[in-house]
Amino acid sequence: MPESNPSLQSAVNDRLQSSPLRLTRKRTKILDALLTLDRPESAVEIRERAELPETDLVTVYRTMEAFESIGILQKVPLESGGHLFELIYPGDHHHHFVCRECHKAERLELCLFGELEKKAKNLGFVKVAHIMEIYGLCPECQ
Amino acid sequence: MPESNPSLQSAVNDRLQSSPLRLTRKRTKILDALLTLDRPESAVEIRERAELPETDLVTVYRTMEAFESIGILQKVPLESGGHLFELIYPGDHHHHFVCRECHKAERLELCLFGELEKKAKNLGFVKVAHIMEIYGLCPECQ
DNA sequence: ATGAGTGCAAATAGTTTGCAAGCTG
DNA sequence: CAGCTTGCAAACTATTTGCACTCAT
Repeated sequence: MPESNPSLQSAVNDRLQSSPLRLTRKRTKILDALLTLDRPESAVEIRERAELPETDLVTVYRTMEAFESIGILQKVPLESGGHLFELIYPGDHHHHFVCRECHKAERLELCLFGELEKKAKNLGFVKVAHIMEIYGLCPECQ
Repeated sequence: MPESNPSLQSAVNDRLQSSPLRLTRKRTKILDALLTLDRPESAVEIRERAELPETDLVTVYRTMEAFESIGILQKVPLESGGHLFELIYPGDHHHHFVCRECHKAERLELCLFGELEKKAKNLGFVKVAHIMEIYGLCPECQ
């Protein structure tokens, strides 16, 4: 069980404080679970980590949406069409090498957003977003 | 209606010939439709283009899968979780700026596969694949 | 108390699977 | 004529929506 990162925790808490979001008991538990993750995880896994087996998944999804809306969480797309979720420093974002089996993820310290966004704007695109993920089988899952 | 690209057509045909896939009437129509596309499109749109409104979507999906298996077609993931499809030169692949409204897509002449694959393999990952797409609203859809 | 958060049920979108029947090389 | 291809129906996964109820601030 990984340690939670104190500075991520405080950054995220600060952002939550200054947001209109309400910190309910369930959200607190979900947040705690997210803080202990060392990799992006699915809504189902996050609910388990939060020890909220009775809680409807819709609540987890809505919490993910809420956290994402204030920039403290990002979605990681999977090949299958599903998603994983992870906390981020407010406004930050990054990409991964993700094991398609166990979801082990290594962070990719490389993002072309600046470059891509510029190119996109040259083409007249607005509201630009992007995804980039690398999938494979990690050593343990081979 | 865009012209089909003759050299893409012949490259794709060659690959089909040397494959175990059967070229049925439906597949031929689907292939023709794909050749006229100037952007990736959805399974539903492709069925329409192929003038096969009666054909079950499952057939379109299976054809996409078959074409992808011989490296002449690639899937483009959407933010929504759905996919678009497009023909590619055998074994090739590329990324896009995709309008999330109308699916207009500009090709992105930039792929980090070499670099990313090397990094992934250094991490012990195998069977590496990756996605990279840029989404936005194109000038017409704003 | 007021509006945000939650649960339940149901719907949705996109895609996949199983199996019997039809066609192609 | 073997086996790939197709259709139909059904299942499926991940996620979303509507609405009434509950709770946090």
